[in-house]
Amino acid sequence: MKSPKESVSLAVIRRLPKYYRYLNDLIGAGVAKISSKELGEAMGLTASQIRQDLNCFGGFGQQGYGYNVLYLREEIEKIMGLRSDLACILIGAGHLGGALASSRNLTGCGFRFVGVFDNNAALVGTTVGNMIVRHTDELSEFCAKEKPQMAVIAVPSGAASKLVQKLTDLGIKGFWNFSGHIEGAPTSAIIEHVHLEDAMMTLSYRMKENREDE
Amino acid sequence: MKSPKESVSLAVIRRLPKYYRYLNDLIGAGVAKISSKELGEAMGLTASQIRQDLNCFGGFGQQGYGYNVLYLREEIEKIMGLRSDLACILIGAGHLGGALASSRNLTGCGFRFVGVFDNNAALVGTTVGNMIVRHTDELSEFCAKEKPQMAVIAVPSGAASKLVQKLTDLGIKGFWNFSGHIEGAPTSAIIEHVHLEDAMMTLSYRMKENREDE
DNA sequence: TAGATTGTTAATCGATTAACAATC
DNA sequence: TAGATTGTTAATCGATTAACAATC
Repeated sequence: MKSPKESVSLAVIRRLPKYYRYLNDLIGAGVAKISSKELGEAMGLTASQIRQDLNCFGGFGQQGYGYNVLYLREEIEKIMGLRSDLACILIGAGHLGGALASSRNLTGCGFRFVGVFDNNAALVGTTVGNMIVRHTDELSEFCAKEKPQMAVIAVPSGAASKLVQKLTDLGIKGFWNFSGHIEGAPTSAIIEHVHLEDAMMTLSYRMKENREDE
Repeated sequence: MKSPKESVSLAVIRRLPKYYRYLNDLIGAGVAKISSKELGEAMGLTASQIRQDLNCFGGFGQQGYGYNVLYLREEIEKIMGLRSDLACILIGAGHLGGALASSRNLTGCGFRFVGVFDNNAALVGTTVGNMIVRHTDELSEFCAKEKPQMAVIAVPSGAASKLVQKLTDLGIKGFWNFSGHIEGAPTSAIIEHVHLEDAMMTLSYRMKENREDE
């Protein structure tokens, strides 16, 4: 096994979760080994790309045999840090925040929710995903004590930029942001943006294109 | 203005919503014109890329002047079909479905919700985003009458593949899928996948990488 | 007209694919 | 050993960036 590459491109990183999900399916189906060729056919990728991708992190296969599914999944799990169990807080207990806090699919993604906050007094005290909603005024105290490392931002878009600044000051390093553009984010902040509207606009485009093709 | 390109790469398409959002911000700020250089600096892209992207669809600028913000937004709106107002149904009235149905940010993305469906009798009859939840048994009848063209899939992952097959048969062409991998999707189906877990795993990786850099 | 900035062609860069020697 | 399939290097392809003539 060779040492991992200096810097791995984002294109490769974003394929790792897909490999991981696929390997989980294979394990569920009782498959013990798979070749890059088979995996490629199943996932719609070339065998070559799969081997290139994996070899960014090390040699996980065996010549003449292929890849051990269980072992490969475990390695990808380690690479992505899915066992980290980082403490994460959720800001915004609205519909979307509630959906994220209640989602079972997010367990095993490297974090666990330790608190929910909202600045709407009407929501404070209600239950969201097994947690009692706290007022955002309690954030400083809570972070000093619990030291969460990640935050999910699910607030109306106007409030997001200031919030990320504040949370960075409170020691939070990673953000999963559903609230649009973040203005003047600290360079140390690691932000994963999800723009739901963008996906829908893209779909709108593709449907329009499709109509015109006919 | 030249005629649009034969086929535009997905990389370009996925930047269109970002341009659109940025132009909206500019309009909000009362900006009337902008050069590719200024826009690039603000968005973190090169001026060259912006000009290349826009010229896939036509020449919207003016030499020596730049781009008229209002006009450019309008053109991008047309390109993406954001005024289409396609009838869309939502399948799955759980937390996530509810959040999507209630979201105000999705108006102006080229569609409007016309119905919500769930196979859980306990949810049928409840209100989600101003709509009364119907039972999935009513889908055939509803689609025959209302002829929706799009569906949002927000059901537990096991149920998604069959559902897409069924909805395609009922005339639905575009899918916004939150329910993981779709097995054996009809080739005619246009599917926009959103894997929330993937984003979180990517964040997990980036945070791990960051810790190791120190 | 002179200056600015586009539209577009050419050059560069990075990512994907192909090829093949290494080896289980 | 022979067959299979990896790890890795080389070739190709596509996307981004640079350059510049066209033109407002």
